[in-house]
Amino acid sequence: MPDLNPAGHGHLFLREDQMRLAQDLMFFAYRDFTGAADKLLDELQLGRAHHRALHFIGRSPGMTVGDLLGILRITKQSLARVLTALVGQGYVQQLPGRNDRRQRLLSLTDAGTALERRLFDRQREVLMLAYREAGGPAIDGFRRVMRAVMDDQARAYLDQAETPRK
Amino acid sequence: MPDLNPAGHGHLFLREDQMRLAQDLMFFAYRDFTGAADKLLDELQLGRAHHRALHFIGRSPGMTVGDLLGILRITKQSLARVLTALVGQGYVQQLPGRNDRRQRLLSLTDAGTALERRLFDRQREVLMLAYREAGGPAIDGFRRVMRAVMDDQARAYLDQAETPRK
DNA sequence: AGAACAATGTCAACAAGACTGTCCTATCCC
DNA sequence: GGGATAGGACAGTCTTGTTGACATTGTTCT
Repeated sequence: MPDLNPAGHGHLFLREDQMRLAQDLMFFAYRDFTGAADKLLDELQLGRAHHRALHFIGRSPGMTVGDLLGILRITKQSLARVLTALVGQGYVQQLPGRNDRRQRLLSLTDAGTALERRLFDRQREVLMLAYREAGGPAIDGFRRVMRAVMDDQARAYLDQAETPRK
Repeated sequence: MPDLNPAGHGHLFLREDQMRLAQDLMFFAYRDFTGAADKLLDELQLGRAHHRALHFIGRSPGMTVGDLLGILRITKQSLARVLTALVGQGYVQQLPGRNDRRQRLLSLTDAGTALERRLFDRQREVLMLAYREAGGPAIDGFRRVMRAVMDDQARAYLDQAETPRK
């Protein structure tokens, strides 16, 4: 364990140092976690944007394009490019909404489900080792902090996504 | 202990669900944490790449260009664009190495230090609230998991960066 | 029925930030 | 002297984000 108060500057120094450490952690952990799927994505000529779309569509099948835009916080055009590719390659399907037929409800095809699983497995491998190494109690802390960093809208999404489909 | 059937039921399902939740957490927390500095960056016509460079140079003054490349894991050319801008705008200075004069040792100017602090303060605000909300014990768990997700090289960097300057 | 609004798609153009590959200079080390 | 290393520079490409304008279809309100 590093010396927590090396210069004797009191708790303000400690806090600042902790905050800078957290910046490092965010950068490296995000880089290596997302990077776990990159090799496979490259082989398939897909990018991280495609992976993100696959992930969230798989997580909430039947979501609308507008829902996905709200989650990803990108523009319609950015999403359109990605979605067009995924639909064209048979990973995602669009069905007209039952109540509102303007909507195109998004879901994964069988091929899409299979692909998402392969990508997921790469990341799961990394995470499973990390969880094992960090220990059970750490996982809860990890979740609490990560959740607290997110904005309200993202938290609301999590609350809804974690609940079994209605 | 490899998973026998990832789509099966019982506790394996719970684990899978936890893993998918972690994907969500990574995405949203990273988005909102890094996003905290975006408004200021936009005003200054800088991007996240500039912020990352400022952060790591500030963290290890006197580092070489090669060190920074190894941390960011981008190409020399990608870094050159960012570094040229930062040097040109007076945020970063390059000094020839004492031992090896081929090296250009990077450090922040006073203006660079001030800018980095302003950016840091935005993120610190977010993180401080999150830490307060998540509670003290959670912070340790957060750090453990994040660290365990990173690759060995990143961990080695952290170990060295956390130690008081040599 | 008709107007207004909403969900989505599309076109064109642009920018940031990554990439590749090649070549160059200065310096260090044997 | 010669090879390896640190760094810079040029030229072109790709992905993924951006803006703004406009089209289509469907819903809702009066």
